[in-house]
Amino acid sequence: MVTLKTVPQYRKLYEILRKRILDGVYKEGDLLPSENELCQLYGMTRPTVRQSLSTLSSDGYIRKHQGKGSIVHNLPKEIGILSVSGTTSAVGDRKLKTTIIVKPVLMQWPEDFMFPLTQLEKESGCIYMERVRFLEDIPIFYDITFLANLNLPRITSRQFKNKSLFQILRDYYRIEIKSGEQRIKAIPANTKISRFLRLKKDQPVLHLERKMETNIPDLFLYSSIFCNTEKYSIFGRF
Amino acid sequence: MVTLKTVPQYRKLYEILRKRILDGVYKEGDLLPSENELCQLYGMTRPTVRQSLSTLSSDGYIRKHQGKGSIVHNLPKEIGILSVSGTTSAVGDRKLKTTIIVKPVLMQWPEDFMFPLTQLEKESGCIYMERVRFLEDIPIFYDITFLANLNLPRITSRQFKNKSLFQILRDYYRIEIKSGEQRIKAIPANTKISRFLRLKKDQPVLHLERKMETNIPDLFLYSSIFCNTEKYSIFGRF
DNA sequence: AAAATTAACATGTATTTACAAGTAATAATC
DNA sequence: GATTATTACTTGTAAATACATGTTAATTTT
Repeated sequence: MVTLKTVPQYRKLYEILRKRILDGVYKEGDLLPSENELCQLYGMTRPTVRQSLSTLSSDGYIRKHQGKGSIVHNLPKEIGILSVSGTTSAVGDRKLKTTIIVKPVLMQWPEDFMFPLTQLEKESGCIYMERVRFLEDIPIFYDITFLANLNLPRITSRQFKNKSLFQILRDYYRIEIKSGEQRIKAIPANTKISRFLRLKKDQPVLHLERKMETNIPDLFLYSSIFCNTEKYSIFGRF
Repeated sequence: MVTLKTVPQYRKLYEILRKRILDGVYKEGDLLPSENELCQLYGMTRPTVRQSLSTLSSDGYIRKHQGKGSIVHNLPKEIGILSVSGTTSAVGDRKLKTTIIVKPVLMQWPEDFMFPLTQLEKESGCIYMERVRFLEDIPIFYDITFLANLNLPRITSRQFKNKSLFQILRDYYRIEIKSGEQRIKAIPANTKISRFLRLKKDQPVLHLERKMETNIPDLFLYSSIFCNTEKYSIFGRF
């Protein structure tokens, strides 16, 4: 059952180059080895190398200039808390500490859910949890997460404290987030939100409603996130 | 000097399919013709067709499923006001009416500008303008735009009323927005913002600080956008 | 010495070919 | 009739090749 999928070559090169950029081996402004050099170095052909570079480019790590080369851009690192950065890495849990407010529980989907649900999702119920995430001891995110209860044994008894939700889904259930969509609003903090994010009531907070698609058909991860953007802001690319 | 660049084939197919999706020829949930069928239909090879589909996919118009096909997703349409949708279409100016608050003027860059500036940009000064954009007679966006004054003759005397800024840049100066980055925050409306967006003071508004890259080296378009998200929200994909 | 040309090298676009792997409908078997 | 195997079709990955086009630096010419 464990499929042990082989990682494609272009993905490997993507990961290698991405790591080098994040580690500072290639610094901002540096020119990456040319496509032909990468071909030689890693024993691939140009189309394969180009696929890696194309993904790095759309994820914002490099810029390509015809006739010149690929230049390291390296923006997502510090603020990529919510940028999800394409299909690759999950939400950055670098220095992010997590506190569980409501441990995962099985329940019915709320009425008037923020996204339309399929019949299958409605029937299977949902797993619900609430967390607050801190960056340098400041509460930044108040997350409410919904997940259809589709073949996820024992998920309500897992330890979510250290490992991130994304990590648990990946490690125990082989679920990967592939892409997603979100709506963004500015709203005044209500009593509950202000308590968790340590803000005054009616202080503006960012509200994100997200739907994430996984590699499992019909399995979506929904979350409603309230962000304290007083000190940090959300970063994105387009 | 006018280069009259040939549009690549994969771009043509992208535009054709995108239009069909937006026009409802291919409806949500429909299966697109298979890659091989598209090859035959448009006289291209599979890699070329795949390049079109890959862009459509990352722009959120379709979903690809191995063994199955490409399924129309079609989300960006109604809310794509700020989603810019890849490198293709600019900010949707469909039903969006624009009012000029400050006509384009030449001035010095503000101190403590929201993004770091190059020496070249600083020296050349900036073109500044303010606009308010309405959706169904509700003010939604209060835009402050900055643009380096690099070889843009007579831009301060152009009519920005009907044509969008993006359109003018494209039509008269052949400048295309290629990509960008943004920071998002929730802030309380100050007096000025509340007046333009017809909100109460201290009402939460979305604040976006954007830097957009163009096809002209060293030419960036900056904007600070305040959004009224009481009725509409900002939509995005990742 | 300055300007124009050229050559080398970078990425961009496109074709052709091949096989791997997932999906779904059909055919064969029990 | 229900299950299993086959088959045909889908997208995914990858190679080898060719030419177009933008960039830069060296070379040649003026």
